[in-house]
Amino acid sequence: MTTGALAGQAASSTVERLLDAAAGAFADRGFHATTTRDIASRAGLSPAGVYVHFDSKEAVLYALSRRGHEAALDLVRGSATGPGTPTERVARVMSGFATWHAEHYEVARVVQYEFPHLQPEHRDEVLTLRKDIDEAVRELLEEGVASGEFEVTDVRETALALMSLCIDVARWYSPGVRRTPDRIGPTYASLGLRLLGARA
Amino acid sequence: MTTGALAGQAASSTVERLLDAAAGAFADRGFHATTTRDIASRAGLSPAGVYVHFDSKEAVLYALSRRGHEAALDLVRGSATGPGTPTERVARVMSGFATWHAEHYEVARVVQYEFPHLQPEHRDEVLTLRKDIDEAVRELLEEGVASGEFEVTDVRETALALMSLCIDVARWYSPGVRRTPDRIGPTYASLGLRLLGARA
DNA sequence: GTCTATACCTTGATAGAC
DNA sequence: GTCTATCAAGGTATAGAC
Repeated sequence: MTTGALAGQAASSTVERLLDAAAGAFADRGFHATTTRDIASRAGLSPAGVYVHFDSKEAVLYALSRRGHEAALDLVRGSATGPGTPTERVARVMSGFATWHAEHYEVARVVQYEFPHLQPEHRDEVLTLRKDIDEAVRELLEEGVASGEFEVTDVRETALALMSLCIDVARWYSPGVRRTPDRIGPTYASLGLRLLGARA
Repeated sequence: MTTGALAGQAASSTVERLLDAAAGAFADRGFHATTTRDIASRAGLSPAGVYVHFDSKEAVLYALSRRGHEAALDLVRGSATGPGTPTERVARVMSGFATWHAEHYEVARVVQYEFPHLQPEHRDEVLTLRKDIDEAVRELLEEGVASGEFEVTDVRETALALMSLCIDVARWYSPGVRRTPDRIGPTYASLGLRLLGARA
């Protein structure tokens, strides 16, 4: 299911199993507390088996983080530039992005919290994806301000606030918590519209 | 200055220096990536020097996390139950809490992100402080709803959203970033009032 | 492509002198 | 209370057989 979160590849090649295993382990205990033995055993391999497919533990993190960011960018961009009024699109962005952080909370945690542990060059690569996400949101807000649907004093601050709401879902969500992914969508769409001074 | 963030003790006893050192190291690289040697050398001690004052690396994390949570609780409770209308008090809570996450972003990161790495008993202890913070905010929102100042459909969800906005500051803030702590306060007060449908 | 075995290093923590 | 020296455990990564 993590696989689905990332791209929708043919499931359970060994690489896919390793990435799923790493997502679970990194989300559970963090990058540095996770051992290559953890990853290997979760994927049903011996400790050495990891190194056939990845050069290092950090290479696993990079692959996972990159895919996660790409999935997030696709999701946000798709909703932000799709059909409908800016109001409708913001609602879709907030609903989809918040829900994604819950449904795929393992990958989402890796994306949000393990980012600082990437090697500098890998961090730079991923950073451009992050900037693309922010930009997609800012552009959508500009549209809504131009059309008169949104009442926003500072687009940059407001875009960050919208993202903060969704991103923080990855911190508090886990299966078994009171809130469910399908209720999170409408809630966060509504919160977003409030921040924009828009009528639902 | 981290010291000031925590309680306002007489500065630079060895324990204080160790906690400051640990805050910097944990915030920079995370609990597990930080070595006891890192902490010791930042505090100007030999590797063994740490163990005169703390039983283990986790004990350092616990002391730091506990103090940080206590400072956060004092801040929120003080603003939430102080003088003024619910609207004024929410503005003060948001301004103060968001600013705290920037000004003391090292301790704040430890509070928000290293919490899962506490031992179970220590996690439970700290969890009660977290619940107290949430409850203080929820009670304030109930007051504002009762007085007719806030227009909120779900107090629980809205309280979480307010906290999410402030907490996420610790993720993106660092010195040198565009936004400054003194501008963050008014911005987040205003965002909070919007979420509550209140007039500034 | 996977395994077993292992090299090499860093880590958390302790012992014992001062 | 701080140091130097050190240990035991566990970490990443590799070698070489199958």
